[in-house]
Amino acid sequence: MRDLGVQRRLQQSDVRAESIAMRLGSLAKLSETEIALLFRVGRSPCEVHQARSLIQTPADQPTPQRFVISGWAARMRELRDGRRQIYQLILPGDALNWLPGAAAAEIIQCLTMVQAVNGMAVTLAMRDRTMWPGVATALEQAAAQDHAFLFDHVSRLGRQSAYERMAHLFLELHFRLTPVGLVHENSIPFPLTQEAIGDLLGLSVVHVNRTLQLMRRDDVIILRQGRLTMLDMAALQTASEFRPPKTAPGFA
Amino acid sequence: MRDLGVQRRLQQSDVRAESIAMRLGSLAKLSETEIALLFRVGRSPCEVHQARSLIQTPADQPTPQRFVISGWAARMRELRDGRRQIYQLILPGDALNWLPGAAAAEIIQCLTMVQAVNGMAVTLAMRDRTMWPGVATALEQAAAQDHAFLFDHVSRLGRQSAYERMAHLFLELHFRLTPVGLVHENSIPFPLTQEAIGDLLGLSVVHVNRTLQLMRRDDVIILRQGRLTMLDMAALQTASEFRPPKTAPGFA
DNA sequence: CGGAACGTTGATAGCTATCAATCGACGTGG
DNA sequence: CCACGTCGATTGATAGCTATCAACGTTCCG
Repeated sequence: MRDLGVQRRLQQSDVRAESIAMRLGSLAKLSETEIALLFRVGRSPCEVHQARSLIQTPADQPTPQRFVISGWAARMRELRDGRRQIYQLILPGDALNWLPGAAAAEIIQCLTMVQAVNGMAVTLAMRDRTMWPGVATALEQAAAQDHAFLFDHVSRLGRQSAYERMAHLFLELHFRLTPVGLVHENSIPFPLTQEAIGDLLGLSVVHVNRTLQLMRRDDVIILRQGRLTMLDMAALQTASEFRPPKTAPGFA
Repeated sequence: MRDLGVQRRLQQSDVRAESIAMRLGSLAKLSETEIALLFRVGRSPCEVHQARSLIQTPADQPTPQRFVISGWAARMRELRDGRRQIYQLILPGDALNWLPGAAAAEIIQCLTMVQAVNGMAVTLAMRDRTMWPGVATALEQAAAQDHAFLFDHVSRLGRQSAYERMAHLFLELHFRLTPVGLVHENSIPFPLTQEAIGDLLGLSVVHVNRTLQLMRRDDVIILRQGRLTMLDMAALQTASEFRPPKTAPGFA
């Protein structure tokens, strides 16, 4: 039955193959040729990582560029005493291993089963601006957006309350999952455990639980069975001051 | 007398001109030609920003690349109710306006008088790897390091106590000021007000004050007259788990 | 059926924020 | 020369948010 589940997923691979094209297409205008390239990449054989497994990046090798086409992963660091902090969520359509200067203590852990494809072709395309202008621009935009989300993350952790942080996170996820087609009626897949939310937002599991119940009681969200529905986007917005990063189409 | 002070600073401009070369030289091996280039840039006419002034970046223009040769600035965001969060400290030798994807709410404020030079020449050099291999590598390394410090910042804010955060910050500053020659006997210039420390570390001014006094009482630091001396680096290290980012010399 | 992972709840402690007031240093204007 | 305002640092009192500890419920799965 487990196998059957996996099989069903693999049958949907055409849908997931669109992730990269959809994500990058939301960041820059892509030509037909470019879209075709991204689809080809998206349909190429994918590596599968089990939930909870670590995605190792051998320190001294050139890290192969990859794109996630399904599943969630997290970049995190761990302190000696076991405290953990997630820096960044990696969602479908996102690149893996983009960041240079990764510190030794940093690891990537899969939060769900993750499927990723080799993105070498895309990386090469980025280098040839003339041939692939849209792809190059989109990848720059993606990097800029990652950076902006990291800034958001900092101010969330530094200056916002638990309730505000959580509202901010939910809106960020809504924003990021939209271009890859995973948002339906303000409802998104939500595979994060409460412990993962805590590691992301710098809170204890217990407090995450209580804050979630506050939001439920306020009729702001519904969270159950791995799905999060935002009932009151305005309230989330007001509480969190989330502002979508402006993608700069005319970026040089 | 104030004027005389400024004059004295300007006379030292040759020293400050070295900032860029020293910083980049610590990140990659530079040829004589490259060092000469960076010195030339460092001695070019500099723009001066007063303490507390904002460095505006007109949103819709290509932002001119600049390098700080003296003074401290901070990249920060502000919430509606006045809460502020500093993302990043900009120190001598650092680039200004590198980050794409800056959100609208983001501002750069000078914490001291800041002198910056136009870095267009350096930016251009980066694009020609063949001609300026060292400069190109160093700039990539610098970007990677900025990124790593941002990660540090996140885990500081998310998972560390006030004491730990502060120890971590001090070691980061020690590390970053070393290549530009501003560290003497574990003592560094320290122009941050306690309020700025709070905005950086996500703490209230009052608590910053009390934590500093704890560190003084522990004979870990001396902080007075704009200068911070670290008496017990081992204690700071143990408390903060700071680990210097590894610069990868063989980075492709 | 037992175990593991996850979620939930209550009680308690503790870290940090907030409010308010004081102090010293500095620069300004009378 | 002195009064005065501002800024930064400091201190005390108090409140409050969040962590920690412990226990229990639920679901899923071997």
